[in-house]
Formats: sequence, structure tokens, C-alpha cells
Amino acid sequence: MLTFDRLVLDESGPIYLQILRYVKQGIAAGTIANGEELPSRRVVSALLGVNPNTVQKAYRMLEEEGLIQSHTGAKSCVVADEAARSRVRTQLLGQDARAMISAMKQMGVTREEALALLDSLWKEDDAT
Amino acid sequence: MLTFDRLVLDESGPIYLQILRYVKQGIAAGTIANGEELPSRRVVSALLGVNPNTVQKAYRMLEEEGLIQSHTGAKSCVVADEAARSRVRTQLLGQDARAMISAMKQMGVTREEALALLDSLWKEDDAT
DNA sequence: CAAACCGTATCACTCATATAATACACTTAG
DNA sequence: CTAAGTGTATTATATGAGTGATACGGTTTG
Repeated sequence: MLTFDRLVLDESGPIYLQILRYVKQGIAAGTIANGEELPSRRVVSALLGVNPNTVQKAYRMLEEEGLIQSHTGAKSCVVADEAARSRVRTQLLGQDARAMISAMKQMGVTREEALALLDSLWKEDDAT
Repeated sequence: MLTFDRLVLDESGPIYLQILRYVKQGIAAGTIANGEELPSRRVVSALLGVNPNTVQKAYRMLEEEGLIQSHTGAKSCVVADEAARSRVRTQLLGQDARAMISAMKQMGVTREEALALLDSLWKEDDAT
């Protein structure tokens, strides 16, 4: 079952969005199997040290996107086939990359420079 | 003088951070000359349709970073030599890229895939 | 000099985020 | 069956972000 072990909250934005993104990344990565159960709202809130309502907000948005299913009394579970996985993956990758490209172009960075920087930082991150 | 023409506000975060980032990107790109005057808080607030206090918050942070100077009664102006430019540029590029790399690795993206994606989206953005 | 503009500061208000404390109906495990 | 756990809902409170209005003193310009 999903553990939320690798989710470290920061001050970059609303907590419910960080939870939402974490689950989406797991789905995109294939780390979370189709039909897999999610830990309950209360368990996650205790793990992260946040309010149950905050977790509920993230779970609700996941359900509205059709990525999880919830039934009163029972645990929620993931419903994400290969098509959904691919869709989420493309969505997340596109969001991040486009924002970075826009910022880089505004700073006068060339395509070659951008590729070199990405390659360099990628390897640097590997070494850590 | 800096016009704030290319700054389009979105819902990605606080307005004062978007203004802060816009000016920083201008400094990093060399679009803004050293000693150049900034439009007043009131002018910018009217241009963007936001409150003067919001602009003031961004200007204040710029001053705290030593990138602009303000004197009561007179217009603020940029004080950013080549060293400061380089520092800001590295700071912005590193922030964006590292965040994207972290997200990509968590989604199981390979380095080659990341480079191909960046190259592809860069060209796609050129065409727009 | 005087009017216009500027940086700065303050107060009150709205809204989103997050917390806190419950409550209720349903499912599941002992 | 019973108790524990679960999804869901409600109300109240606190905080930060952003707005709106206003004020004061200093600088610039005609």
C-alpha cells in the first residue's frame, strides 16, 4: 500500500496540492498499482502532521479527476489504467517543462544552453 | 525604462512573487540596464490592475536582495552589476531546473527522455 | 515657490488555506 | 454481533495574501 514516506512538505504552496501531486506522480511512475488501496484520510493526516480535512481535499480532487474511487465506510482505491497513467504523466511533465522553458527564454537562454544545463544538473543530482 | 509589458499575471501563486520574478528575469537577461529607473509603485499597480501595496511588497524584497535602491520621494532604480546579474541568473535557472528534475526522476523519467522532451517542447514553443 | 509625483506607512476588509472538534452512516475485522 | 476503522459532513477559528482607502513627508518639475 502507498505509504507517503517520500512526501516531504515544503512552503512552495498549499499542502493539499502537494499531496495531490505526490499521488499523481506515483500514478505516473507506475509505483501505485491499479486497484491499490490508499491509506485512510486519518492515517495520512497523522503521518504528515496535517489536518484530516486537508487530506480529504486532496483525495476529493483525485476522485473528481477519476483517479481514485471512494465508498463510504471502505478504503479508497486507485483506478488508473494505462491510458490514465499516460495522461497524468504527460500532464505533469508538460506543466513543469513549459514553465521552465518560458522562464529560460525570457532570460535569453538558448536551446543548446538549456539542454547542457539540464544534462549537467541531472548528473549532479545523480551524484547526490 | 522597464515597462512590465510582458508580465502576464496568472493563478500560479502570489502576485508579488510574480512581479519579483519578472524583474529578476529582466536583470538576469540583461534587459534592464544598471542604474535604470523603475516605474513607480502606483504606475505599475495601475498597469497590472493590482494594489500598490502588492507592488510595494515585491519592490521591498528586491531592495532587501540589494537589486534595487529606493529613496523617499525619488524613483527607485536598479543596481545590479555583472556579478549580481550572474548570481540572479544562476539562482533562477537552478531553482526551476532542479524542481523539474526532482519531479521527473520521481516519475521514472530517464535522462535521455528528459533531454528529448525539453528539446521537443522548446521547438514546439518556438513555433507558437 | 507650488503642484505633481514619489516612497512609505497604516487600518480595515475579503478570501483561501489550514486547523480543530465533532458527528453520522457505512464497512470490515475480531 | 460488536467494535474499530472509514468516508463524509458541518461549524468555528486562525493566519496570510491581497485589496481598498488614506495619510505623511520628501523629491522633482514647471
